[in-house]
Amino acid sequence: MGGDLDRSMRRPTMRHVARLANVSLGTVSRVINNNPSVRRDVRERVQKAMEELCYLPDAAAQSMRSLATMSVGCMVPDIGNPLFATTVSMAEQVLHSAGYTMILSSSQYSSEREREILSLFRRRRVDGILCTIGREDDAEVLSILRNSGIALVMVDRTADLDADSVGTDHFDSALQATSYLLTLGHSRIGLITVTDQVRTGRERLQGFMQAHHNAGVAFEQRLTALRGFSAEYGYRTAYEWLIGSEAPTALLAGANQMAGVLKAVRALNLKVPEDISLISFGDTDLAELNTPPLTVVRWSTEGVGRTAAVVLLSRMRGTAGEARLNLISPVELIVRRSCAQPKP
Amino acid sequence: MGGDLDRSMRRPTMRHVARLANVSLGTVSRVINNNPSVRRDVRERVQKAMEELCYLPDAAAQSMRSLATMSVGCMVPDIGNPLFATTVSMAEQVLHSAGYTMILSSSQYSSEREREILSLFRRRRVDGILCTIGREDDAEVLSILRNSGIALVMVDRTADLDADSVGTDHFDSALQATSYLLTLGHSRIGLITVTDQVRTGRERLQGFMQAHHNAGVAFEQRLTALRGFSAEYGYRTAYEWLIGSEAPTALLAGANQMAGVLKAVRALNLKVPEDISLISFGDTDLAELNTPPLTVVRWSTEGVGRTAAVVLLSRMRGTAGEARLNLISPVELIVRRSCAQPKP
DNA sequence: GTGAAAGCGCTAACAC
DNA sequence: GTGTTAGCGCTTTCAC
Repeated sequence: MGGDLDRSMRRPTMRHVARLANVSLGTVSRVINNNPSVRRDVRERVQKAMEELCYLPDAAAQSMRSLATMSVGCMVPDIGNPLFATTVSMAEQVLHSAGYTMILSSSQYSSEREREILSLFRRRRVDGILCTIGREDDAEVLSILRNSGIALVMVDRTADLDADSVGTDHFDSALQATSYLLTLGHSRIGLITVTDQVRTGRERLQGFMQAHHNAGVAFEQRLTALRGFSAEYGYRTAYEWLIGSEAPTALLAGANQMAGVLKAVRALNLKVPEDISLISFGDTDLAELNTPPLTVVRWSTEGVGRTAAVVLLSRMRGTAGEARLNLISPVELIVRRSCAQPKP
Repeated sequence: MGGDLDRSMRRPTMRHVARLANVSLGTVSRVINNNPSVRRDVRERVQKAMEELCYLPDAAAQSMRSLATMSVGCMVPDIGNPLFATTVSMAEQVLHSAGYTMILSSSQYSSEREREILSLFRRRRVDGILCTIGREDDAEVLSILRNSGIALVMVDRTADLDADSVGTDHFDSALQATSYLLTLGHSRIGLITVTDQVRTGRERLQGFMQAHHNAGVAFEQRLTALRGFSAEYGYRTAYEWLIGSEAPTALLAGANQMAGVLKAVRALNLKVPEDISLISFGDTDLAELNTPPLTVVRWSTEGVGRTAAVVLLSRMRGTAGEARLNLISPVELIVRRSCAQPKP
């Protein structure tokens, strides 16, 4: 049995299974696809043959006929970043449970790589795409996304295209954090976050401005830094501000940048919260275990990943309805001990 | 041009390109595959047609004939864990540059999911597999790995199979850290790390024991905890030990578990390093920015990922030679301020 | 240097 | 219920 198989150095195919079980190709196919119109004894014979040969259907051949690859592409700027990693992780779990395979690629914040990755997704004929792009105004990337004809869910981004999106309420996040600091009496607050070419940065800036407006405090343009996503950027910015005159008395920063901010604060031997108040966007072990524990704005990155996957699934299955979904997770200010009134 | 394309609601195929460029299928194929035996003007005509139609070759159809999918499967216990995330991230970059696509799946430390994922990889006919398994003695998983016939690189694991492996010198890691504590005068040192069903845990335990042996100090079995990978486990274990009698005066823990250990230390209001000395396996922002900064054993997770990908590439290309590679990254003890002599 | 044709492993439409 | 057959989009002989 399976004699010619050994010689051909190839994996077993439906043909081998059919021969061994003494049925036709069609019947094997029906068994594979759980078509009910197969007699029970025949089905069992086929299944036995499949096991005996360790047969597994070839995904490429299947998708070639069925026009569905059961795969989704996932593109993020950097999978090494814990925020993206947890989101992707949850999305992958949900998709995997639904039978989908995830193809993952990091763009490293490069527009060229984004285009490359998206064309790869097209070549692979993925059934859906989950993506967080580096810049929301990247015409070329948006155009590819628009014309791909593939189900698409934007994660934590909004752009000028007809796609679902799942994200976080960064506006409220900055609004709450800033208002809290303003209430404490701060009037020189610095904001360090990602570029305003993505929603995350833009909304944080808007929330920041709105809070100032609400409190009737003029915000200082020079104390907004929206040009970098790295800890290094957080360090440089905080350091410069803090050694300058008219230094801020409080700092808001993304979780990533906050690691750098903390280093700068240490380097300058400043005390938190006596000399400087700190709030992080995004909760981390670092924030929770810092001395003192950092006040943060928290949301569920897991929830975002899970929701994004669920939305994509319903879109791929065509059960999502006409209207685009635009889901925003709420955020919560967790007051710990990194904020105090500014020194008089 | 491409008139019938619009109507057929399908992506353009080689056939459309051939028709538009007035050549045969074979010629289009040769252009796609950079076969030099195509006249320059013809090649250019074909390329123009491809652009005009936004043609991209179908990966499934290609791999069906060529028997190479240009994809690699990557299986890790948890992509949400920063240690795995950075490794995977680097590997993905290297593989992507070489033209390979990465299929990613987290097993969540479940043997069943591992089997499922591996069979998925087989169905997808991946050209190579990069994996970190949950237990090195999992007969079923090992058997699948052995019989897959797919190029395989084990990451930070060794098992009874004929595969390349890339990892870290966890033995030396524990040896150095433990010896350092012993030298400071500690004699009740606790070790909290992953299970000894994987190399990481086993080698750390061995290094721990070896250091005790070298110093002529008896190590205490009860102060070794190798049953959990979570911060929660670190917390529970540390808490119990520290409130008990004959509490350890120093603790070694994996980066993951260390977050929990720190919480336990805080909860009990213990001072580091006066009341308890701490060393983490693996450097993190948390360790570096802790008060006081933690002494750690450091290695390059990026390096491991990069190397694993490079080894896999050479294996897939058949340029790796007969002998199995077994690459071990060195580690380095970074002394900061979390260790002191035990109280008399 | 280029075209024609066979077939990779599978599904689905159609016979019986 | 089951078998037969025609492709899915591509690569690769083999002619010319």
